[in-house]
Amino acid sequence: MGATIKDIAKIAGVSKSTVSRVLSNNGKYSNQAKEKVLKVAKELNYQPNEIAKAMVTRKTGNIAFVIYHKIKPVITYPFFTPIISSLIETATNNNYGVFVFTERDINDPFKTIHEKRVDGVILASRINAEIVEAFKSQNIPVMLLNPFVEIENTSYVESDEYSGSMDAMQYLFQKGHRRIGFVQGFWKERYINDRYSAYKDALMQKGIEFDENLVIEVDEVSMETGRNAADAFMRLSELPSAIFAASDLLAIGMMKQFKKSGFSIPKDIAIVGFDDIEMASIYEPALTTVRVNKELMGELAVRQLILMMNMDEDQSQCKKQITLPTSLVVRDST
Amino acid sequence: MGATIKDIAKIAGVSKSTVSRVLSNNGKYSNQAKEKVLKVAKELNYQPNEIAKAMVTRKTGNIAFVIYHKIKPVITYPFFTPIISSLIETATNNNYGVFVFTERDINDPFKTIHEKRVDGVILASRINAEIVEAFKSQNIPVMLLNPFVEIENTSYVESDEYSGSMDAMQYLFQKGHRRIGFVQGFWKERYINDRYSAYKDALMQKGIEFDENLVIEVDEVSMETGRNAADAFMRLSELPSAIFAASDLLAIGMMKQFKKSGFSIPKDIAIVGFDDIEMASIYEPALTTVRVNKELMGELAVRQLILMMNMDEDQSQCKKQITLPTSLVVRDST
DNA sequence: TCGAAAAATGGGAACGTTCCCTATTTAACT
DNA sequence: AGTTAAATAGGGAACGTTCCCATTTTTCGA
Repeated sequence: MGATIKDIAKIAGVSKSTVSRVLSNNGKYSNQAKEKVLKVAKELNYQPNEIAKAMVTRKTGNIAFVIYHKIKPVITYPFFTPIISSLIETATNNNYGVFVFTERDINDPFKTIHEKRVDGVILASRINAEIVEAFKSQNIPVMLLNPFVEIENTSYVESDEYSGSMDAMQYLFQKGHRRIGFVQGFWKERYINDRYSAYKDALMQKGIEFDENLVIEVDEVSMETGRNAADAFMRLSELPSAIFAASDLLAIGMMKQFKKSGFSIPKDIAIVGFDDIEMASIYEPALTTVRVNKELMGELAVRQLILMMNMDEDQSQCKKQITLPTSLVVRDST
Repeated sequence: MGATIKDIAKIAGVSKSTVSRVLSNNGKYSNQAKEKVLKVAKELNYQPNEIAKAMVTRKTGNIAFVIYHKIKPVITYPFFTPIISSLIETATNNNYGVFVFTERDINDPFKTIHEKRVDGVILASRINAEIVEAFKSQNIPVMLLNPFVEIENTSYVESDEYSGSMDAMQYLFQKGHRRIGFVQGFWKERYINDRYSAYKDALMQKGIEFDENLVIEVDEVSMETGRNAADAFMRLSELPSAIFAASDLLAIGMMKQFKKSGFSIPKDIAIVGFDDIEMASIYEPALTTVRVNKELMGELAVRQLILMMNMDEDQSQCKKQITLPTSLVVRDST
């Protein structure tokens, strides 16, 4: 099979300690030894065995990304696709491997992850305190990504949903809209619900009375439920002049349904989404939406986790809670 | 830290051999020993160390997926997203972890993968004989997914692009089209180019003369190059009545550009795509396209690889070359 | 040229498993 | 009860590294 340090040592006529020192550039060795070892290593096409290394250093060089989410195949979910992509890219560039787990694929993510002996985990969405504690108690650094609930004393990266939603609402006001609807999924599961709060606060600040008939809750975020939401709005005696959908998938589903029912967007009804998924710019009319920097979220999550993994013990020292700014992208749906 | 077999052995009052036998259910042991061991293991919240296991069994339980492709962040590339998703799902369900590598992220995928000591690899797209041989010579089972070139004596899963393309052409003929354009990317890199062959063969069979003005090559597959292709068609003295785009991204880019230039689809020009990416059904008009079963491709690739990994030595015994059927999905663009 | 300090090297334990081989216990049959 | 076979248990090497510690070699100043 593959050559080992022992093979190199034998051929180069030095001890395996010396070979190890040369190859990992750790400790003292003579130039002569270095040359011999590197030459032989090259000849034998030596590839270090990360498994053996992991055995003694107790670092595998792998991390896990777990999405605790109801949605089906999560990698194809348009909000997560770019996050996972940038996450893997950043990790790979730093010599880390990434395991992606989704709640539904696995009976007990904790068990599986623990067996794989990852050096750290990134947990997304619908996490809770017990899950986080399970990892922390095993001394596995935890980084949260867009957590639905607040967990104290834990690093996270999220986006500023409140201010993004405020921007969306201000923009609609500026366009002259007063009667504005709101749609969102995952109602009860979110302890933090900045999008909804911002919607209500914006109305209040503008002195517009909150009308609960204009607020629709769907139990899943998809284009299908977006269509249903549009139907619900069309059943009202009077349609709102604009709708703020707290997710692009809902927004696009709604646009489809409104168009199908003969309404024109944005003439008859204006739609604003949230997330800025890829489809938002491709669909016609292109969707005005609040852009979340998904690529940066993935990247920062990995960077911060790497920081935490490298400072063994006392990770609390480098706790970091990042809230990324969002930006309103104005397109054709408003 | 975590409890080990040795800890269990000490507390249960048996040898670590016995503990190992009980936990891995391999070899003989008494009921009494079993009970004691399992009880202690539970008490200590024992989690097996897969790293140590990998060290001795020489199986890591991990596989690598490598896309040799020009395109940028490959996980977000709509053709690959569902493939990677189903690949990871299938692997996870079979207790395998998946590392995803893309050519551009990594200087030398072979080196990295080899260091990670995966049990097998799935290689996609623009592979070549040397790459495949590099893995095979290290006794790492190789499974190809949608390979651009033919590699002898190697298992693969692909889709029947020739017959899918034929179906598309037949359908256009049936709709009365005679003057049909063709667009594709990655021209020179494909040794196998069934889509283009089918286009030409279909014309010939129908007795329509091949007109190379109606064939456009783009050097990258994206909506942007699709737009360019549409522009190129519009510069012709006479527009074809239909265009077969060998990729949905190109098709959608073209539709966008045609619409922007005031043409109506399918009234002024009909468009057929290939792949059936998610956007194909969402964009309006919804795209008629040749559906490739991407989910099944990912699943079968993993299943076959697992088969190969489990039969140590003599993998040639279970070589399998799978060509999945495609199906024409008729929507609104034709 | 000698001695001490510095530099380089080597030996071997450790990481947590598995698995082979040997030793012990138990069972079974005369 | 005695012999043998079968069942169970234990000891220890091995997997390929790293890293500590002891030993050897080199360097350099007096």
